[in-house]
Amino acid sequence: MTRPPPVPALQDHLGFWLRLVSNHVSHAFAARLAEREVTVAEWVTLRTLHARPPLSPSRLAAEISMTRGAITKLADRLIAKGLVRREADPEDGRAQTLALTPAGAALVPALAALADANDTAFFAPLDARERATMEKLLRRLVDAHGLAALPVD
Amino acid sequence: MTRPPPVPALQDHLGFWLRLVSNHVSHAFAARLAEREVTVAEWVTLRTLHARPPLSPSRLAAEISMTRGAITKLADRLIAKGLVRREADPEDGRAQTLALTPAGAALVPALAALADANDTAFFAPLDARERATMEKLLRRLVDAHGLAALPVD
DNA sequence: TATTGTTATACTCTATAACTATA
DNA sequence: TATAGTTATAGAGTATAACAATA
Repeated sequence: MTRPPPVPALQDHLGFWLRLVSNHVSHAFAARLAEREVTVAEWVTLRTLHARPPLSPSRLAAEISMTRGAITKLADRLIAKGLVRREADPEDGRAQTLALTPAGAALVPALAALADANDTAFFAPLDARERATMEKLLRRLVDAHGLAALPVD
Repeated sequence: MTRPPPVPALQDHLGFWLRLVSNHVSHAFAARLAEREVTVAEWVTLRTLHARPPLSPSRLAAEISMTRGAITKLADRLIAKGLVRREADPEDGRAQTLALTPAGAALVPALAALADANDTAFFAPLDARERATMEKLLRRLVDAHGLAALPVD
């Protein structure tokens, strides 16, 4: 007598737990950002533009792994909020540059504090060594799969 | 002389790495599911309905952490694909029940195999002990924050 | 009155492609 | 002809609220 192989449950996959936890961290962070009327994607954009020379939409799109079309819409929203400005590139008539306004630059440290608070609160159930282990394992996966390493440059 | 405190980078938060990796696993899985014309949310729904008595939309919504409105739309799509059927509950004139059709039930093991393959491939850079560590840490966060523990019942 | 489910609206994010203007 | 950026369209997911039918 053989039994049919059982169908694995959702919980049998590490990806399931990763997604469950990740969605919750991001959602909790989104809720904090919402009080400042900023989305997570907007925060990533603002932080990426912070303390750097003006960036072209194309380069920004590549750095934060979004399409150019998405960047245009996102930039439109941030410009409407007075946090970002868009200017023509004097050297290339096709090109534009994006940069933070003074209001945008002033907002970034406050949003960063929210990110700190969210991260600290969420990962508090893990001790420092466990958090380091998790980061090490996640970074290994990032390296192994060549995931968007994000700027730094 | 004091310097202003540096603004933490995106990469300084564990939540950033979690989100980067989670998005990639889910995206890779979504690409596999797309060949069967199924989304991740649809897979979760199908797996949750598999080998169980018919479920009300409300209960399904609670189990997979979606709103009732979202379940209605999702069920409409699955019904249009012939994978799910919706029937009136004979005991409560307001209630409906959702269940897999034979085609839906037949599809689940194939999709589960895709989930297995995706998980195995993505987490291959970690050895068994490391994968167990990651799951342990993620489950700790799930327990500590009381995240939707999903069905099992 | 409360609950079940559906419907409607709106917004974010994603993806693709058409389009313009420059190069 | 290729590139930069914008615009348009569409789909998925989310959230909220209004609504009809039933309890």
